[in-house]
Amino acid sequence: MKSTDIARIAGVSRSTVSRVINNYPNVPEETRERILEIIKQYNYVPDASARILAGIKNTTIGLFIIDIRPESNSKGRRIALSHYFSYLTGAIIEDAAKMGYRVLVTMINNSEMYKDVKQAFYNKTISGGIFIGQKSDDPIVKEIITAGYKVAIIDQSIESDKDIYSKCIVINSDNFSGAYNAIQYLINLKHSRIACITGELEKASALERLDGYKKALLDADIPVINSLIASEEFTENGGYRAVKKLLAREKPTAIFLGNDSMAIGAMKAIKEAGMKVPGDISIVGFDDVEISQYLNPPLTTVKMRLSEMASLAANSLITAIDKELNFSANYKVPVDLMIRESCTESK
Amino acid sequence: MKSTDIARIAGVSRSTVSRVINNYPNVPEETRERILEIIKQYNYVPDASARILAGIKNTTIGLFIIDIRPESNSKGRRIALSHYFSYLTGAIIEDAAKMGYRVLVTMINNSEMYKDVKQAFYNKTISGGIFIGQKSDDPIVKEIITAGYKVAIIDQSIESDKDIYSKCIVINSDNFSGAYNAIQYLINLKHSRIACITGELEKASALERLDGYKKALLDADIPVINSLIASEEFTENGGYRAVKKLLAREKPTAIFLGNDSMAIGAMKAIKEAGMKVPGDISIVGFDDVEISQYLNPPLTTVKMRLSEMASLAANSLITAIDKELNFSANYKVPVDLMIRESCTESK
DNA sequence: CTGAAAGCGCTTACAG
DNA sequence: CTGAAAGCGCTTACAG
Repeated sequence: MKSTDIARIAGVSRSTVSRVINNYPNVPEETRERILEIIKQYNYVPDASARILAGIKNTTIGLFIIDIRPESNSKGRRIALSHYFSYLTGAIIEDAAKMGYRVLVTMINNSEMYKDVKQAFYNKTISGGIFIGQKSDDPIVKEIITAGYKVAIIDQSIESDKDIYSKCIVINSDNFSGAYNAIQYLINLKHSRIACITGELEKASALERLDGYKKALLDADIPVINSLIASEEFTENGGYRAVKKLLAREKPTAIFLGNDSMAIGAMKAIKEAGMKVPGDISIVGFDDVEISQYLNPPLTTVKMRLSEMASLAANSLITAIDKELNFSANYKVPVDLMIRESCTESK
Repeated sequence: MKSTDIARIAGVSRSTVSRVINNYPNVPEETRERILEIIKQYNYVPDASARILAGIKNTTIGLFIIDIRPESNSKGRRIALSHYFSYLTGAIIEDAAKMGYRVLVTMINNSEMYKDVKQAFYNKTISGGIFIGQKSDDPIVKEIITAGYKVAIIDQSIESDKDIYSKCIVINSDNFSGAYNAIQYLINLKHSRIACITGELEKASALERLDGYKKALLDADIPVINSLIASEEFTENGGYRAVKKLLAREKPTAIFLGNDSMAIGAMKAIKEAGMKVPGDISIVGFDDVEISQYLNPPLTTVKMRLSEMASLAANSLITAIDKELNFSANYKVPVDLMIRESCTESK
């Protein structure tokens, strides 16, 4: 069933059918209704490719989840999407749908899959894309922006290349303040030997959190001690390994972790070292994943407003596409310290 | 940049350019390499819509996540994708990518969004689709299958309409055995007053688990008592509410919940009633979400092999599309009882 | 208000 | 081995 068929049945030309499909005003109400009736009766839906080729706007965007984890690759084992990725994904799809857009989701698990992302833009499958999980200053992302495609990136410092990042939409959590406030909270609890185990420093967020940590210490006249700082991957195992090593050489009274998964690993390492949370060591995470409230003790953590970030990404990107304007934006979304029971006063 | 441009630069016709792009054998190696070189140099990628319209196979499939929850709707609040959905989604995207397919993900949060799903098939945006989360015998899904489109459904009883479900790919966990084994495990622990709080009975899985529960009791000569059975939505609140009501009228020694979220709600309700898990009441969940191992006590639950189910769905569907055969299949994927610490012998 | 026609960017028989 | 041409199913100036 194609438009010609509908036209024949309705006794009009394809042009007229097309006009009613695209809501042109210049077709008499009676004709419009008759054609609409036939369209419905025959379950006719115009071919998407043909429409796009003929010039109708393509209303699909891409979501690229870059999730290259050494662990998962080495074992070749499938790992669940993190809360961060799955929440953002769901919310982006939802918001896009509200604006009449669909989303093509691509997961990049190894560098070889990167070719898919360029393709989707260049072959016009999508009219814009959102990136999450990439390393800072990802060259492919930069290339796509430079080529003039519409892009929104979550978690990317704009400072590193203002020329490029002023041509797209950038959304970040206020990682600096999140870390700063968390550390200040610990300082108020009289901690001074506060360790910081960051996630991979190639991610903008990890770097910003480290900066917030340092600044909070400095502002409180507490020296920044390098042996209290380490970087590991953003996973439970990463946190476990880092804290294991840390405790072998240092006696922190509190540890600020790169995210909640790492905090869970940290708790395990602390327990194995025969110490208690928060009795011996206080712990602060980042993310506020669902598990956090059920941990023993419930985890104090910094919550990101993922729903807001997703809306910002989807709405700005789609607006830029719809209005055909070269929208550029830089959002910093507040975070919230969720105080639970994993921290206590330092003795 | 289009194929004509490449042709002009290479001094050949569009036909020849097209031939090298589509790997036709009948073009001399030297010409092929020259053209490939130019294509790369100019970053040319053929337009996807044009190719599809011209007859090249469309390599995108749809994934439809049907997630209509009374709770989320009434409050209008965004809820994270469940572990079940997000795991399946990630795995399906991964497997599809391995076979050269992309996936368009659509979330259906209210009945009005249903029109999008038919559209995607009828307008040929996708060449097949996978459904998860739908109620049993979803009329839209049935209509799409009847219209001849390629469909894979996860969690759908085939018994209810063999005519239709023999025309598509159906994948289920072995819910019956999962429930049966869980109840048998409880019976071995000397429980006889075992309650069953199922999820929404419109889902095939909920019904099958209830059947497994009943059969296990009957096989052990334990009467099935209706007041020990209830149905609620597949959420933490659902479990909480159901168990609250249950405990007001009954004294079960064990409760089998529809899934892990419900089990978490159940634990809360039991605690509020001044009882202990497993001391006073043993608990078994279903799913094995990440949280389960961190609960206090760690939850005994039935684990679904989501990775396997996703692969089955993606691979069978894409094979059916690629080979253009009307593949039909019915898979029942085993489940595994994960024994942890939420059950103990009945006194 | 409406139809005939050009055009979107490809692929693929067809003919040579 | 290769090009000219038809065709995929639409949309949209253009002319009336």
